[in-house]
Amino acid sequence: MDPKVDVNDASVCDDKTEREVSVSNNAEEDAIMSKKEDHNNQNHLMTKQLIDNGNGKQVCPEERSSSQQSWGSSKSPKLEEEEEAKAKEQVGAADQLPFRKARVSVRARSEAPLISDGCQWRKYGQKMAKGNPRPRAYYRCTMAVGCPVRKQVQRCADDKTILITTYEGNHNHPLPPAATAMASTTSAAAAMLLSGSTHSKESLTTSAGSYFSSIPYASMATLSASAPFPTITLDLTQNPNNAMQLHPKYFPLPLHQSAAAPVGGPHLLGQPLFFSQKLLPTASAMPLVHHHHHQLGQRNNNISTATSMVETVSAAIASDPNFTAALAAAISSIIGSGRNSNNGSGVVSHNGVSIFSGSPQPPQSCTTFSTN
DNA sequence: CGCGTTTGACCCGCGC
DNA sequence: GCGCGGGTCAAACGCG
Repeated sequence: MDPKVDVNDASVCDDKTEREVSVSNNAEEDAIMSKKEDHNNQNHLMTKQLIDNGNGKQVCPEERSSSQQSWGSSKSPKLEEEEEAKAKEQVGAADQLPFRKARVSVRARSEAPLISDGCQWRKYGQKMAKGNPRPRAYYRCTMAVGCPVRKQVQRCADDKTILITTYEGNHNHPLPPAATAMASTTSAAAAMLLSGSTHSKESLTTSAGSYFSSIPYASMATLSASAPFPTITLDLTQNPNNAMQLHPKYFPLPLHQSAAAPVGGPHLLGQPLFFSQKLLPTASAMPLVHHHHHQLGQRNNNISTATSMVETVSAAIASDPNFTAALAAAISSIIGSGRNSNNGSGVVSHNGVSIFSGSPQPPQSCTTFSTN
């Protein structure tokens, strides 16, 4: 399999990469999970990796449940019910929420196919995608036993130099600084997407705004209506400079990584925490945005501003059936405004910490990525 | 010996 | 109802 080679090549990380982040929110993961559940039921006996592993592996049974939650969802087999319930507790109510999952895709232009976000990933599959000569690789986060986060790595069919990494799920464990940064970025995208597609825009939106402020590397955001789910794409491939910023080494954001995600916490959402505790206060920079123009700045930390931006987007969405386009435009504007989040002339609001608190549904997609 | 990766098969959803 | 495509699982293999 030649194709796989490409994906595998990813193991080699490229320091310089441009990235594009796209988020898609879909509530249909059920399907995916459903089959999995079936699988588990039938094969649970054989799942040496997940269950049997007591001896050698770190993976635990819970992993299954977790994954279901993030990626999939509500459907649960009888066997997993209990476990699932537990997992739910960990993951949060996200499953039950209208939008249970968000997908974040990061597009990086680099020869090195692998992106290391500071997290550890285990490859669990590879498949040839139709229309793309390059194979798609599937990875699962192994930093934590029950971490449901998964990612897909694939080369752009059109441009092989572009590596597309899609993250799904929330990390249920603390992430490294670098990872945190990315997580916030993707979270922002996810939140935004979610906010746009769901009712509780206010909270999410706000978050989204903040998030974006933390996405310095994003040069462009796009919402793709063509996709099965709404997809927001932040195209970084256009700005070589961004690549540098993206790299952990060059991260402009002073993220502290702390306990971004309380593993044992009640809510276990990594994103909100990262975002609120670190990004907002730290470096965020949210400039003022004109609702009318959909433009957002990234340099100011002001949440209000962020909100404005969000509002702009929301307004656009609400008023325009083609919210996708509007959103894309808004995001692009925002991102395009600036990539540096450091030094924002704006005032930082500590309140940002609870941005998500207000929202009934936490963002589910917490992802991190980085190209090496 | 253990861990991670590889590869084929299986399952499910969606579209025709 | 059938077929296509996508995604995950699971056993085996290879490497450290």
